[in-house]
Amino acid sequence: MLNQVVLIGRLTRDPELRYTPGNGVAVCNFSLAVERPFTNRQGEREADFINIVTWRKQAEQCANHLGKGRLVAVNGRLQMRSYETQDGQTRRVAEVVGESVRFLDWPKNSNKNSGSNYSESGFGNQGSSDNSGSDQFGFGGEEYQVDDDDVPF
Amino acid sequence: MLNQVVLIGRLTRDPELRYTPGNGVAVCNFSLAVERPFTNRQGEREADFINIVTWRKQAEQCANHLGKGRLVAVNGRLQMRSYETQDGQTRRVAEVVGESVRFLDWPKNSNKNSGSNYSESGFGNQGSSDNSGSDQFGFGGEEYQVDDDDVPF
Amino acid sequence: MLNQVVLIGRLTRDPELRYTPGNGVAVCNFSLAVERPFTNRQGEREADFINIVTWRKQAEQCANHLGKGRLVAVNGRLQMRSYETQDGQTRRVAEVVGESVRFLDWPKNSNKNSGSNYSESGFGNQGSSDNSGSDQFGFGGEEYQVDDDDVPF
Amino acid sequence: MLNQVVLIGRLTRDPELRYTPGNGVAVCNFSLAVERPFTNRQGEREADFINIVTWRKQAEQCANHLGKGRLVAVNGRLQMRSYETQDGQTRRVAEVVGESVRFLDWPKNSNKNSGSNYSESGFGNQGSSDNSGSDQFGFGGEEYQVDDDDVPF
DNA sequence: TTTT
DNA sequence: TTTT
Repeated sequence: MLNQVVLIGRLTRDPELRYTPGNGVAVCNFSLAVERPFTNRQGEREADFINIVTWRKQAEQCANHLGKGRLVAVNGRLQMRSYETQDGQTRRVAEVVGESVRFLDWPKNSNKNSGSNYSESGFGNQGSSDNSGSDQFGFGGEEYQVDDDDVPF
Repeated sequence: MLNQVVLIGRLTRDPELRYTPGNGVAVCNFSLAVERPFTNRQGEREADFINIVTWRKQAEQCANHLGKGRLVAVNGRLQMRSYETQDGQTRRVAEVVGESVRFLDWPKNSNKNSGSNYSESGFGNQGSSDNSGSDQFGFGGEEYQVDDDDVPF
Repeated sequence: MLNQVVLIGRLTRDPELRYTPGNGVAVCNFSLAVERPFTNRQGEREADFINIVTWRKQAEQCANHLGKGRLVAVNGRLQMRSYETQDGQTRRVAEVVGESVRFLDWPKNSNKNSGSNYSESGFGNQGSSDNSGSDQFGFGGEEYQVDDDDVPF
Repeated sequence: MLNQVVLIGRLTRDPELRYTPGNGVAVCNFSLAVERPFTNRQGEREADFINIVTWRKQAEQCANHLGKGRLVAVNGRLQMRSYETQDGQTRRVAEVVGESVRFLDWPKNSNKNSGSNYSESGFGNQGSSDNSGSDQFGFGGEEYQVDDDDVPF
């Protein structure tokens, strides 16, 4: 009935832009490293790596202007999406459908967001997708162990 | 850096209460059916099934007072948790760590939330966990197909 | 840049439905009692009384289906609106512009939400507005003018 | 029952740090300019000016590290606070009680957040408060009294 | 001025 | 696999 998510984090890689085969609707996927609000037992600050998907005009804006390391705020809803593995299994993956993505910093390298050479950024995106199969999204689940190390703060 | 989630939905089954092996910290898991804000191409309203985990006193309150079908509001943060499958693979599963869980309706069957016979409710929870291994949490991902049917509204 | 609010609370009175003078856009105002997550020094649970405004179709749905005491979830954005007092001062008042309003309970009195006799419910709302000048909004406001310029998007 | 706010915006002036008279609890007030997600009829992007209050350690961190123009994300709850005007009227003002405040940029002027000369930054804050009576909060407020009874939990 |  |  209500499903609201707000995240602030950094892109773990360049965004990927694709189009739906039928209607050619733009869809952009990226992963966000969102730091946890506490440190673990070793005093390290961990992060959650959360998949974001945006659609249409916003998808293209993200693909054109964002890159690995950029800081963004995303608000949207949390969704579980099903898909088939190569061997025919059904898997479910969590992702945040980004209704809005705000850019919170600007790249040091100023050839981004210049409005002129997006193709370069586009190349970067496609290049990066060579070694970034969706399998690295890495959500899955068989066994579920309750552990003291999972206790927060 | 910021990670805020608010969900309203109904429990898809009775909550499961466990304790961490070391410190005996209470942890409660349940799954929430959260209806999407639109209908699909067949005019049906789909839902996302989202795993919730709560800790300590709140875990026990949920286990004692909630049951399948109950309506709750959860606010917390979205987390990706890793675990090992039986064959040694690492899987990651999304879950919302519930900082607060508000009860938004009361069961028709008034023997819940009576403050007297929680043990009965406790039995129900334990009984339900017999045939509900954690493997049913089951979100995972290898392949990622872009599809027109995934385009929202 | 980002402005997200989620509230759950009860209507402190029946909603008020009006229309903008120029374009006749429906606008519905009500006030929500939102309990604080803690008790005060006297052990009492206080509430914040927060003004909500919704527009268009949602405004009419709220006016038709809601009444004093009803439990709702509102998500929207926090806005400061200016208005003139009778003696010409400018005042600013906070309100939440409700993008969505979910109904979380149903009235005991089942003649609401029956889908058949909304006109009756409508009468009730209008009747209640007779003695409910906007001054009762309790934020030091005097007159609450509905204006076409306030209609969002 | 539930009251969650997330804002991203820029400080409209330096934060003000004070201490409650009884227990000496630190409290920091500032105002955030939060841009609206649309432009008005004249094509201008307006902003809402929203009062933020934080307590204890976070209050001091804000006072030490933040200044006018800085970009922050605030999450907290929306609260209506009463106060007395000089002529004895009761006024109510909206403010967001910031549970967490994340700093989203760093000042160009690098003598902030250096960890060494916070006293200078402190002077700046006090100096700025000379000409920043609370009346500029723009909600018709006259005097803003810090009170021990307002300290949360 | 306020809801359950 | 799923809630109303």
